[in-house]
Amino acid sequence: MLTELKTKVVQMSAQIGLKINHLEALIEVPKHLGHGQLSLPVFSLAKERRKAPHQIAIELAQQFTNLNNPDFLKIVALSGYVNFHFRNDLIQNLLFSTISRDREQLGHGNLGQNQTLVIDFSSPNVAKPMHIGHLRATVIGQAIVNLAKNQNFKVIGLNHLGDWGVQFGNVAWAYQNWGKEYPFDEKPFQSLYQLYVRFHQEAENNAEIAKAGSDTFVKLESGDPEITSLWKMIVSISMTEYERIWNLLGVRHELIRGESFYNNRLEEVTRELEEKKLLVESEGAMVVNLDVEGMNPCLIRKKDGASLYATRDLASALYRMNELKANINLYVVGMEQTLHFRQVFAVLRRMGYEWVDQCHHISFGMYQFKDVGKMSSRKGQIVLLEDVLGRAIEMVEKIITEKNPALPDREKIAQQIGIGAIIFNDLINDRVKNVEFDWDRVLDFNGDSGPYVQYCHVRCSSLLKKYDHPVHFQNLSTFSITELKEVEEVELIRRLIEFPDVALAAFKQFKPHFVASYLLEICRLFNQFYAKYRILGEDKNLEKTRMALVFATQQILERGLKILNIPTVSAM
RNA sequence: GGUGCCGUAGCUCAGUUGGAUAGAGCACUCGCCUUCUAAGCGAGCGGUCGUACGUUCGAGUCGUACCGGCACCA
Repeated sequence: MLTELKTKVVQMSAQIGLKINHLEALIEVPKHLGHGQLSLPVFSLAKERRKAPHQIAIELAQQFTNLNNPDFLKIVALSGYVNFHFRNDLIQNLLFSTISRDREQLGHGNLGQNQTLVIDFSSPNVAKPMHIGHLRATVIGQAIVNLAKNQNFKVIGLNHLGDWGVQFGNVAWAYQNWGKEYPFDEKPFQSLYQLYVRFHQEAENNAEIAKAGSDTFVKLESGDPEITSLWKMIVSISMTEYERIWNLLGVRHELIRGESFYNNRLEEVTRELEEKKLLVESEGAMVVNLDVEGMNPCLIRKKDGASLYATRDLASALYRMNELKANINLYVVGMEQTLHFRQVFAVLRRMGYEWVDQCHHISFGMYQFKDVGKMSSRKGQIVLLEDVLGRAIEMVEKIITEKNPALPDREKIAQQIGIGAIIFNDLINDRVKNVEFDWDRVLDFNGDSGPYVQYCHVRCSSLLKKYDHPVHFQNLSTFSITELKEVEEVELIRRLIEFPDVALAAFKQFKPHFVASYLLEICRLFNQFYAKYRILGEDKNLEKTRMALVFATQQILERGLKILNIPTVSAM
């Protein structure tokens, strides 16, 4: 919607013969409402015109004003800017007519038309429980999926399940030897994880056990039927567990392509590297030299012939680009893997694949703990994702008991709010930063939080429910009768029209927190408006128009929460 | 040792291609529920944007060096 406004300014600039490169990019939204809806800094003209910016702004403002464009209240110069004050009713009608027009498509863009985006996210390692660290890969990934769909991409969410490697030999061996001691019938996944932890404990002081695990993995690699069926069982038990948590978080993948999927493709990748004369021997291993790129060599095959992580990711990139026909290929994986992806991408470039520019590592910072220190899944010292979700939901139930004991559907609502709080808490900050994990903060639902946004949405819905005349997309424009003039209203409207631009920017930079902090601001503005003015029961025309604004706010909050994958709540 | 990321209020963080007076939340002090849901609203308190130089009409934002934290590689 901002685009429409900018276009008007660009057109007028043409009328007065103003020529500036990338004019549209230069036009900005001022921080203070008092400076209008749009403004044009003129500093860049100062040199060629040999005049003070202030003087230039005054002259331009006069020229713009002389056009007598009825869309503007005034166009004024202020400290080197030309500030464009649009008429309030114009902005207001732009908002309402856009919402009526776009309806469920509100905020959509068309960047991804006829394009496929493949995204690898939330890919846990089998036999290990998901911990708080997986939360990031999961919720950031799903938010980017939603942002991409919002841009009309065909999205393929990929589960690059960690279902191959020595650890399977370990767990399989542990199962064969100690499996009977654990309650696999009642608690299959917990039992599996306990085996995993026990194996590492015992192997630490017993080289024979470690050796037995590796040997079992060799059997698996050579297709031993007994071990293979054990492996299948381990994977299946784990997937059942993960799916439960993904369901809680509202996450789903389109495809599962675990590490094992690429086993029979590794040979081919290695051959291709050989043919392109990229493979070099180094201390018995085969590597691709990356001196030119300023990195250590990328290991393709170890001394013992075992393939590596990098080889698998080369195969997987080829699969995603060639077979899944990806136009954009994303990896939502922690920051600690940055070097690995830089190496893989560098090798792909060496192989001559220019599409490597369409591959991006969407990295994110890690959780840090004050007291626990570093998590270790081998030792069983972890903050389980499930505990975090569980404690959040519990906390919400407690709050409901205090504040709204009569609330119907409390269990369902407690879950929606608790989950929403956890997701929002993760998405609110720039993903590149580390996050300090603090129970008090995670479970604080006041102020900037998921529940704050959900609550605001509930307020809107509740008003709409109480109102005598149902507001719909179809009749929205007929509700906008009077001009909303209060500062709170004008400011809210001005921010609401930015929604499509925010969603677009968030997609382009793969940064969901743009949307999250935008929603907070919308809520803050709405709550200010709500606290200061009576909405229902004002004179009929004003009431009607304000209800249209309530509807607009509700719709944008709904769309925004949907992008973040946070449930909307019916009451709270 | 090398590379990458981060450093903004007491704490946690926004600050989108460099722009006008650097913004929120938490914590603390004080006000507002017989009136559309107080998980809310208002007021106060709180800053040499890690340090120094540089580029620019203009730097929290860009560059270089250094300091501190985290991570990865050997």
